[in-house]
Amino acid sequence: MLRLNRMTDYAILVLGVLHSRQGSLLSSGQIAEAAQLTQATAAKVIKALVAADLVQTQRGIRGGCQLSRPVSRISVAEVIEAIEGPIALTACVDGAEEPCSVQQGCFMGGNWNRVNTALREALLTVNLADLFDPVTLFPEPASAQQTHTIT
Amino acid sequence: MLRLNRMTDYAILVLGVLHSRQGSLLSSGQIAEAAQLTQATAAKVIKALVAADLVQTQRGIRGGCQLSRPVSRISVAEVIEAIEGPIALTACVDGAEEPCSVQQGCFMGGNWNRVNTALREALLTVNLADLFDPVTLFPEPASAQQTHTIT
DNA sequence: ATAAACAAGACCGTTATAGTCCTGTTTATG
DNA sequence: CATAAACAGGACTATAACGGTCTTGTTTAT
Repeated sequence: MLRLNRMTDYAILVLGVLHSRQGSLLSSGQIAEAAQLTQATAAKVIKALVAADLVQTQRGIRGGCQLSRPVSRISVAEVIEAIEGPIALTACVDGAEEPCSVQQGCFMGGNWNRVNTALREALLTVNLADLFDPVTLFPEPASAQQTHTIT
Repeated sequence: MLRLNRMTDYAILVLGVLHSRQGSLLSSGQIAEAAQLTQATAAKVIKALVAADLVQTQRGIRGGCQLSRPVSRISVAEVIEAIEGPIALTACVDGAEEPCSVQQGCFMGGNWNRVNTALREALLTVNLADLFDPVTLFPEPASAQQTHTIT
């Protein structure tokens, strides 16, 4: 179904949390709570985001994460690639590790590349600020009390 | 990695074969041979293409398949949807079976839909005629003899 | 010295995919 | 009318990918 991994979904959530509490260092536990994930899962996602330099961390007690850049400068494509690796619709696309087995004389003639880059560019033009709905963005819990009545 | 299913890849191959031998009814066995698939796998792919009305079949001895329309009027999106079902990047996209669990007050505010339709439209504009390379399209084997020297 | 936090990777259960097989049904042809 | 070649439509299984957890280590403020 050409669907994103659930992990990528989580990554967007995590970035949304970080965006909504900009300025403060948030621990993976705090992020997990806000995003309704376990700490372990949140940490895994954050790891990938750090590796892709979308998030910066500070170690040690009092450590935590913050966005490397404002969400208006983070594209959906970057998030996808951070979690799932390069966007490559087929195996015979530029940058693919294993080359297409019918390379020579393939009747595609590398046209997949065109489709692929078109897709990638479409995703590059959408940034997270476009994606987040400012109205319902995280409700900034007055206390840490949130109504977790979702079953 | 946001990759197509292998089956979708096969479907493109099969359609390429049918295109290169336009006018004749090809059995699934013939198609399989040309596309270097097993007959069973080719038949499975063809089944889905028939269901999506991209391919028409005739039953009985002397039966076979042919394209329902010229490849210039078949989009990549149609092929993907024929094999993988509707294009839906996330679970909370229009037409998704199971609605997003945080529906009310989700900070996405349904913006995924915009991304999704943009993507879908990009894929709708690419038709198979664009994708196939006319030069190296299937080499029309003079006899059924083909050089299968690919390891 | 300690505890809170990130870092990095190993590990396993679940799910989805790919591929095969089996049992029909249709239909030219001898 | 019997037969064989073809499609129709599932059921089934092995493999691979994914999601999620756990463990062990490193950093650093107090």
